[in-house]
Amino acid sequence: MIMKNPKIPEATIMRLSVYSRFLTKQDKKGVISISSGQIAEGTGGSSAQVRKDFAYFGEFGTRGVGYNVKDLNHNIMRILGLNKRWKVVIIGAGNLGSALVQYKGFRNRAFDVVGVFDNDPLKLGLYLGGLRILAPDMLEQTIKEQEAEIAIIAVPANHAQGVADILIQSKIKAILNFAPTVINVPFHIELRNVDLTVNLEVLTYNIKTSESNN
Amino acid sequence: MIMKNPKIPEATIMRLSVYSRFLTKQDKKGVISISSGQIAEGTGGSSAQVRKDFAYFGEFGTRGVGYNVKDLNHNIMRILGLNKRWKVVIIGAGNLGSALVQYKGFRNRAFDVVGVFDNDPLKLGLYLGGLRILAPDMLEQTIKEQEAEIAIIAVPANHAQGVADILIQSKIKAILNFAPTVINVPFHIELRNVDLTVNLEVLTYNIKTSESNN
DNA sequence: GACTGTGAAGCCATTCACAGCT
DNA sequence: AGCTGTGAATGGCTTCACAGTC
Repeated sequence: MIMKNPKIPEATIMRLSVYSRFLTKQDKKGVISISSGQIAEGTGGSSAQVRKDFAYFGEFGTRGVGYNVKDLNHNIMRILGLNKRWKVVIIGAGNLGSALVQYKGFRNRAFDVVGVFDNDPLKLGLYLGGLRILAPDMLEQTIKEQEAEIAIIAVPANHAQGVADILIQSKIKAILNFAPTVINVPFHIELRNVDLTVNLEVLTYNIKTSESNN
Repeated sequence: MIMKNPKIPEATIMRLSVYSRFLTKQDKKGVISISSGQIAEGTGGSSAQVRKDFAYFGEFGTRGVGYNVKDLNHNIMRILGLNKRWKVVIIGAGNLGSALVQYKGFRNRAFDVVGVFDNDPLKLGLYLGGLRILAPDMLEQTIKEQEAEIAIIAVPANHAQGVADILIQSKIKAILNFAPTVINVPFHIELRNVDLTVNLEVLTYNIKTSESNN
């Protein structure tokens, strides 16, 4: 299949993920064919945007007709790398880490949690989502044995860089960081931050701004 | 104080939140004065970006010198609306909702959780983070009595729109949605989505792409 | 000399509008 | 007639480069 190579906006990748989830739902409902307008309506965008997002990667539809739901979804999932399963380790078994370990949304897509780690001796050996909580000194070995490629950091801010340093040494490929701090990793490791307070603070800014402009 | 009024990029607001957290940390460490370059280094950006972000809102520094840490942080927090405390209700006391109720990072900024709701009869009346879990039919009343302005949705995707509809009726001002689905709200309600699987899927796309371009 | 504040330039993403196909 | 695919136009954000200030 044709893979065009201009720089793809990250926003496009995020939307592809949303389109894919929507298409999976439509497919389950028995929908066979769909238009860019219907995808836009179901995912909160514009039809031109939907078509442009697809256009970066090829031609998936039929002019005058639309897209086959199954085919399109397969294509998007392949683009996103979801035609294989990914092994994930989670560091931090506090409230947030525990929630993430048990989050079913990951399994429903292509992600399997294969290790949970915490430095609290009281938690060691306890089971969480079918996994034993291990000490951080088992992290590198587990990543290598399991061939885990993605790590989720869910530890307090002051421990996040230390955890990241172990992950770097363990040759992890990507990190999803929930700790409310900036962490530094080499350029070849993919890093994304999910910042809970930043999201709330954007909301308060927007409330305040919309209330003063009226 | 002078409030300039051109459209502010949302990315700027998100960075201001990160700057503020960084400045709070520096302030606690006793740092008095700081330059845009030091802020950039501590938050992972460029010094020009830092100065431009501030410039949308006024002049907070002294040429040739830098910024006073305390003053600058106060200014940013006021811009973000964090010079008051905000009351938050959380709907969904599953793993994720429970974690959010107990998340200390919210209190450390300006957010107080004043209500937790779940439709599971087994959970009703249980305490979570010092709050009793209430049934969803108490949601509207609680929001009005407590004057809560922000809601966090942490329920399964198939219940998210129903919860949102109650929130709309309750005149909530902003919603932070963790359910993996698109929800529709009127334009005057601020909405942000935190999508856990989307973030992982951007990572898998990036891993795949960086591995095929070498 | 050091650092801020900012117009201008450059770059990137989205929207438009229409040609191309069924 | 209906819908996709896409070059061109638009709009928005970031970076540059330097004038202004201490």
